[in-house]
Amino acid sequence: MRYPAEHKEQVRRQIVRAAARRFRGRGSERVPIAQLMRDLRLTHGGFYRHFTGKEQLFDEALAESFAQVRARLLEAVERAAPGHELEAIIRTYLSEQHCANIAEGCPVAALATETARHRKRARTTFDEGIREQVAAFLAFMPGATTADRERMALVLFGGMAGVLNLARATSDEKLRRTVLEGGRAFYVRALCPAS
Amino acid sequence: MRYPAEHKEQVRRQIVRAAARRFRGRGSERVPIAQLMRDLRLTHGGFYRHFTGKEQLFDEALAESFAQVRARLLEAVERAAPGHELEAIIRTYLSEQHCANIAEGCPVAALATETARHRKRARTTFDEGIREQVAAFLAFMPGATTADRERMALVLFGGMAGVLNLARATSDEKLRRTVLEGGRAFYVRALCPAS
DNA sequence: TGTACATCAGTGAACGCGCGTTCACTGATGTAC
DNA sequence: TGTACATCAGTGAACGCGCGTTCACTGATGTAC
Repeated sequence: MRYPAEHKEQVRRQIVRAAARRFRGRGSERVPIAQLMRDLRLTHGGFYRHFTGKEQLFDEALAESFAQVRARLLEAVERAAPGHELEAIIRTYLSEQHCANIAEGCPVAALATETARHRKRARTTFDEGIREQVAAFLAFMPGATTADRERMALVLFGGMAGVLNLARATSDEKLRRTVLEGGRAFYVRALCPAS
Repeated sequence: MRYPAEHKEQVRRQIVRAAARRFRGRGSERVPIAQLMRDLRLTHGGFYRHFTGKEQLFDEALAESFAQVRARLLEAVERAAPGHELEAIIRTYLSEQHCANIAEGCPVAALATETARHRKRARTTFDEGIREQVAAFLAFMPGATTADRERMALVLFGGMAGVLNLARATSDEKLRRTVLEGGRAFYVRALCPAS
């Protein structure tokens, strides 16, 4: 059947958004195309009208994930009291909420290992995502020069992603809370002079 | 055929060591049992004389990986000038060498995401690995109380693992170096008062 | 000392399942005339 | 305005492959007698 003009683009967006959630949540190798499509009330065959293959979907899901997290952190910045923007970024990123919701969380935490290992093509997408993230929050970073602030943003986002992964991997509730709290306290103290 | 007394234990150790390398290098889902065994001049059937399944092997490979990295970092501490132990730990962990050798590197960086997602059983092994790592390097951490030093160790190892993963995922050489150098500089400055 | 039997690490064919991708087909709508 | 044809998102059977696990079997060595 032929579909209305914008229909195809909408379906495509749905697939990317669903994939972005699932890939982060389970890892892309645990997300079969057929099931992804089935849950969107479609069949697997149609997938290839939208994408050349799973590789391409991973790419786009990765970019989508970066955009979502950036938007979420920018909201936190909006809500923050003036001068406390960086603290808001840290507390939002290392929140219990973010820790518990890997499927909607930062791709540096959820997808970096996979990207590094298998997804040759996605690595440039990853670069771009990181650069945009750094650019978006550069203004709130400490440092004398732009280069200093860029470096600080890279180390902060990389470091927080690692703390998050460590917290997620433990089975001990208390240890998990200690890691998150410790991370928040450390990064706030190290980077937020006023707080 | 029947084999000499210690033979079985030796083969088992070989399998665990090989798995520890490969699981970190490619992710456990990309390492078929049959190929692992073939490369050890064995066949896949024999695997089940040593392990109940892949899950158990993952467990033991994870523990082995923790032990290897701890040993490597303790060597770095041995070589360090007195008072510069923590700096040696940081510089070794965030070295180009470690970054380039994921297969022999830290499991917090290479296996935390997978452990968090799929390996329910391995999460307690992960806990134990982390606790041992914290205990082994507690003496070199800054902090007034033991709890403070423990928290610092957790945040440091989690953070460094994240920085390492970020560096590994980029395809841009320069960005990778910036991340590693930035990480070293940041953690040394934040934690090593004397340096 | 010699012989019959038990043991068990290792072998390799086979099973069952999951999954990415292909492809001939469908059928509602748009377009040409 | 009406009719024939083209388009193409979506369908679902089928293909091919990889892989974890099982199982009947092998055969060298240890053990019982």
